[in-house]
Amino acid sequence: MNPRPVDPAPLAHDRVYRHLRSRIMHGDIPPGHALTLRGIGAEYEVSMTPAREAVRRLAAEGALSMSNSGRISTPLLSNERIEELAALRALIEVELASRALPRAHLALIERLQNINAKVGEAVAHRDAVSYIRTNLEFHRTLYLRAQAPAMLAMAETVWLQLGPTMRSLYGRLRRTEPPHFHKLIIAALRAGDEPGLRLAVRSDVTQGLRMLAS
Amino acid sequence: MNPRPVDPAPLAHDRVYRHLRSRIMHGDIPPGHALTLRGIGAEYEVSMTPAREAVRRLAAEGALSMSNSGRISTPLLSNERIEELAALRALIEVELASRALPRAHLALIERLQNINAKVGEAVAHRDAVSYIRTNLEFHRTLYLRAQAPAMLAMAETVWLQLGPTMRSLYGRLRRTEPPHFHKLIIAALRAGDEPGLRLAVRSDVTQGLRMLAS
DNA sequence: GCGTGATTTTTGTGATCACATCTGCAGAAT
DNA sequence: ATTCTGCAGATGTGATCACAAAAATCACGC
Repeated sequence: MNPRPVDPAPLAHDRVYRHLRSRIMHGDIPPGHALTLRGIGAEYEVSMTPAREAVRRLAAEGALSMSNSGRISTPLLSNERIEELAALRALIEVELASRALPRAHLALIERLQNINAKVGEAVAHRDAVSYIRTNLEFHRTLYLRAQAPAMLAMAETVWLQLGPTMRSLYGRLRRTEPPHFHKLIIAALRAGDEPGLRLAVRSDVTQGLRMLAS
Repeated sequence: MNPRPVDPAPLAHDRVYRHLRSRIMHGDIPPGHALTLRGIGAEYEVSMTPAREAVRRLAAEGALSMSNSGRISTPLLSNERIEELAALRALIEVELASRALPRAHLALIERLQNINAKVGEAVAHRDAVSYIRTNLEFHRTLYLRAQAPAMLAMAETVWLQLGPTMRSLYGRLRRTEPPHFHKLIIAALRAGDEPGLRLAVRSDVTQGLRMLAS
């Protein structure tokens, strides 16, 4: 029995996929930005084949869109599409939070508060990418307790589709204080208040929509 | 202006993807069934490349699962995973039905009744694949009226993941009468009864779960 | 200056190949 | 009878190439 059985040989297409996925989800790439297979291949020092597989996978998840002729770009979302995705976030994430509530102990709540402090720092520094990253980390940390991997995957797919657009939206953000609804979420978790938790999550998730109306 | 401007050159990988997707969604392939790239390529008379892209795309949607070594098979779902997917169906499809309700006119309701008659025939003939196909057609026809493509795509992704398993579940079906809840859905649409519609859709979508308890 | 058409470049698609590794099975050792 | 070993076939991965279509560029004429 080898303690390090073998390097599982990190696959090239998976490495490209994961890195691109992270960049897109966190708003590193603006909406409508064009990509090419050869460009991706050059950036990651691989041939077109793994680049194609990574792109195909991301396109299937809605993280990238392909034109009729196969050209690759991050999606430009219409307001209707954004409203739909926000509604999906509300539906799925409220359910995830509700399922996590009975398993949310003190250690988890403290972790959430620590993460929320980092969210506050990102807001103070006007750092959109850090804000998106820590904000999603806050939500994911809570939802992991729901023990519902299929639902969490669905929620992450929605985050992925909103990634490039979120950066544009949060770029206009003028606030300097950390998100109010996160405090409500933490308070509801402490109190074991399920209706309050559902309302707080729904409000937090859909608040970004109001920036669209402007 | 050419009435048939040009054959959009049907791409091989897309043709393979669509056909496989349809087969999986409708339960044509049993759970745990193994596939190979060369086998798919031979079946569709293409090389491994388009077969790989189609498989990669289906795997990203959860329609296929890949082992650590890259082997391809339809997923074997645990009971917990099935419960999650059924809960997702309930969440998303109740919302879709609710959004479709104000736009559901008489012509749509008649179409639904016609489709439901076909569902009844499939049940009478004990034809699991036809049953799944017409049942999904019933739901999709209703949800198309919601004008919410992102939500519908999510719902279809869940159907896809449940496809192989649904066949096994419905294979044990002993009923001979058409689904009761479909009639409730149609009645609620006629009456403009939103709470009734939501309950009927939720019941229809989660009824299959009870077969798991057995 | 400004279209406008030809040409050049870029880009995705699909086929083919070499390669490493995994799987399955037969045969041998215990 | 069971488990281990080794081998042969099968399988996914990634690189490379040819090709067609799309996009960008350029040159020419008005």
